[in-house]
Amino acid sequence: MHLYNTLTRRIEELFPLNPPRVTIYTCGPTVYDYPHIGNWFTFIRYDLLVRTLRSLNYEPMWVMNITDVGHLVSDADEGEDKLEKGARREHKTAWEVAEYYTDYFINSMSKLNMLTPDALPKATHHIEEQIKLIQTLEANGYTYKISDGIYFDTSKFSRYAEFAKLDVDEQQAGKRVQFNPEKRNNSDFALWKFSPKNHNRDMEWPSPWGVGFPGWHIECSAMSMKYLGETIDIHSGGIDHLPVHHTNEIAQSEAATGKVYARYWMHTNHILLGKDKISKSLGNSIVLEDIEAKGYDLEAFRLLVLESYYRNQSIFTWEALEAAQNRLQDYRSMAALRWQTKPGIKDFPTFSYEDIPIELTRILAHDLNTPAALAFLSEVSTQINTVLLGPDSLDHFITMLTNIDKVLGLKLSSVGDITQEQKAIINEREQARKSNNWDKADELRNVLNKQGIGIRDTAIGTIWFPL
RNA sequence: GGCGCUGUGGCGGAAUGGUUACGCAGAGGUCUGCAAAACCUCGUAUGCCAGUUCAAUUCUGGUCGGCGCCUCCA
Repeated sequence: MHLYNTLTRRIEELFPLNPPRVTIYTCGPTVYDYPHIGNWFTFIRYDLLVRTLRSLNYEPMWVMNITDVGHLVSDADEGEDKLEKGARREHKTAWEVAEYYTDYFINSMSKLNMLTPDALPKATHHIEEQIKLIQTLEANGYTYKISDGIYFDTSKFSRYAEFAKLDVDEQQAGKRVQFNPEKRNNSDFALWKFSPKNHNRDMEWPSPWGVGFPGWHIECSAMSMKYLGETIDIHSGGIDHLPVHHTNEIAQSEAATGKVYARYWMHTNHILLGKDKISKSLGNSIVLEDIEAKGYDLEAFRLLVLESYYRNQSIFTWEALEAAQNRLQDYRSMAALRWQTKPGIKDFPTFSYEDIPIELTRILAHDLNTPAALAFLSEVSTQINTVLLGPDSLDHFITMLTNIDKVLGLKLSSVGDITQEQKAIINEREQARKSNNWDKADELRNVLNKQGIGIRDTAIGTIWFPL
């Protein structure tokens, strides 16, 4: 497996610490609102990473956190976090908001046919671990206290700017950022925030420094270490995390343990809507329900994600989703051949069915080149559509579909048979055609089309396919 | 102001120092009762200007444009 490693800025071969195990941490959702399609792009891509590693006979151990506390709206926002803000918006408590959107997220993952991570730890369930980690940092001399919380002194971690190639001094020239004057360095970040004096938060805990809540960054370090160890193989997330969140994670983790935090860093690039980024403030979010409401399948959405390469910025258009839906139908038509083998058809001539998922995985092993994998699958589909399927190949064909599904998650092996009644209609239509009763044949064809079944008349008989 | 990415046909989107994948849409064809589907063929696609090279879309420099991050963000 070769992956682009943000640490070295090049594609490297993956050498896990303890093969065949590969430990993977993904920065997951903040559960304060519905995730938009851009969020899902990222998560589907890591789902594909895990699937690819499994197909390569690795044993990935995948942890994705649920941020349900501490993610600040902004540093200048007097300590309000997204969960508390969501609670105000919905007239609920922060706890209720977190629970609702956590359930929604997990449910949606399943609807998208994503693998379930080995752990989905919540920040609020790991307050103790976070406090301990801050205490270690305190003992190591990396922290200081100001009026609103405990902060990490980034000037004490000399490699701070290396990961993201930041020029910390130049960033001070930026006009948009309002820095807290109490902080020693502008890049310093909160480890523990005190509850505001004038009102009670829904979520707050006692700590050695006073009642409050953890800063956002510390949760990922604490939970990654708890579930995967002090040094993990792959840490992953959206590209926006590179300069701040991941930079801070490295600083606080390595300052605490003295060990390398993560050996490979992966970052997915963003998807744009036309020329705009997706953002709640622009009001252009698209959620899964919008896609379903327009009649598209979530498998088509998954296919759309796979049609672009994860390190490039890509563009979402409804036209592109339409194209993906059509492409999905092509794959499903191929899959439907399993129910209609035709005697006398010779074996698939170019390569064996067993080799196809292997080749697919081989392509993906080069830095998850999903577009190239789909190009290959489309060529395969074309060849199978030309030759069709003989009875002797059926077992191999089904195994192929199952293994393609394991790596791409497109549910091709779930394409079901048509009913006996529908088969009877097809037979009836063939009889009508033989007796030149074209009106009846066309009428029966319409009946099938209305039931979502397309008809293809070939030299060796009628082939149906899902519309 | 700093850091970084990027510019491929009508749309999406890969790859590559030497016929520009793949999907969608479009045109023509084969097949068909018709249609559809399937399959085949096609479109003079690599922002612009230089440089290196036998050869650049690919490497280098410049230029113009787009985008992201440095605020919350996948």
